[in-house]
Amino acid sequence: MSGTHTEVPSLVSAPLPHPVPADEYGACPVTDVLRRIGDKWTVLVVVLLGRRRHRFNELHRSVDGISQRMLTRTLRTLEQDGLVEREVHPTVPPSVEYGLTPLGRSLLPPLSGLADWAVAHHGEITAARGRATGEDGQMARSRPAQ
Amino acid sequence: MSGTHTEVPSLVSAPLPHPVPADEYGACPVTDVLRRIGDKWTVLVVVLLGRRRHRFNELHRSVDGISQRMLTRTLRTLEQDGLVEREVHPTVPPSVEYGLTPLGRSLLPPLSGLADWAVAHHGEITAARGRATGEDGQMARSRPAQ
DNA sequence: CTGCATCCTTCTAGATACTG
DNA sequence: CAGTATCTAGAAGGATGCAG
Repeated sequence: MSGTHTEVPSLVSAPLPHPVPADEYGACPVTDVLRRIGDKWTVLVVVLLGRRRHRFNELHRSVDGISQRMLTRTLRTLEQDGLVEREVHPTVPPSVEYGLTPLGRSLLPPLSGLADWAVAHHGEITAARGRATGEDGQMARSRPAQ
Repeated sequence: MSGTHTEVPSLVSAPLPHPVPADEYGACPVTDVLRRIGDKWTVLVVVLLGRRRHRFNELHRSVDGISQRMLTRTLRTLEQDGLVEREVHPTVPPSVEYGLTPLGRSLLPPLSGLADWAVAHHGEITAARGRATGEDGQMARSRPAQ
């Protein structure tokens, strides 16, 4: 949608209104959303559901490493936020399908933009991290790690 | 630590390679980055530094609500990740300026995209949240919260 | 199959006090 | 001014067992 980013639309270039009034969790939309998708599994689940609808155990197998508890919690939160919809099939062995709502789907593009950046620059971050954490004479600057 | 994994460009549209191999924190670049900026203050600090360079206490006052400890930790992490640079002026009352590195500045556009989405759709999220948390007859569906 | 309840461990963030 | 050190409360995450 944007070719060259000569002008950044919101929060970065012009948004910040005041000296940031004591930011409560729900107060700042950006912080609120970032903290949601900043957890361990949300993005992964959203991305999977963005490709197609999934059953519960299907997600459980696809992510592999997530516990039932966390998968349930993640889906509950996403459902409560209106990003994911739940469809129950009253079959004999219960079957539940999850999918993204239109709102959830609308998150995909901007999320993709950030994911793109992460993939593109993760090497630089890792390099910088190793430079700071490992050896390097800069440790003498009094930065004994934390 | 070069990516022997077939690193894909855009996680959302075509990326997901395998059934997601047990995702360790540092393993997935996207998860790694998201967890960094998903904390309480990082985005706020990055955005402020994106507008201009700031001194420590200047940031402390601008954010207002952040403790010295958390501001220091946030800046340390950002510095270690190569997103923020620290400049010390050896004056009599010590003065330290913080600013974004080129890498940090490159994060602004994609971050802005997500911030844009958050601002635009926060109302819907809040509405859905209230619908699920509050009253609503749907509670009869056996969703007594947790 | 789906998912809730309980217990437990680790990580995050805040308050407070102290230093160069 | 610009931090560091300590301590603690709470949230996030995981393991396991039981139920519709």
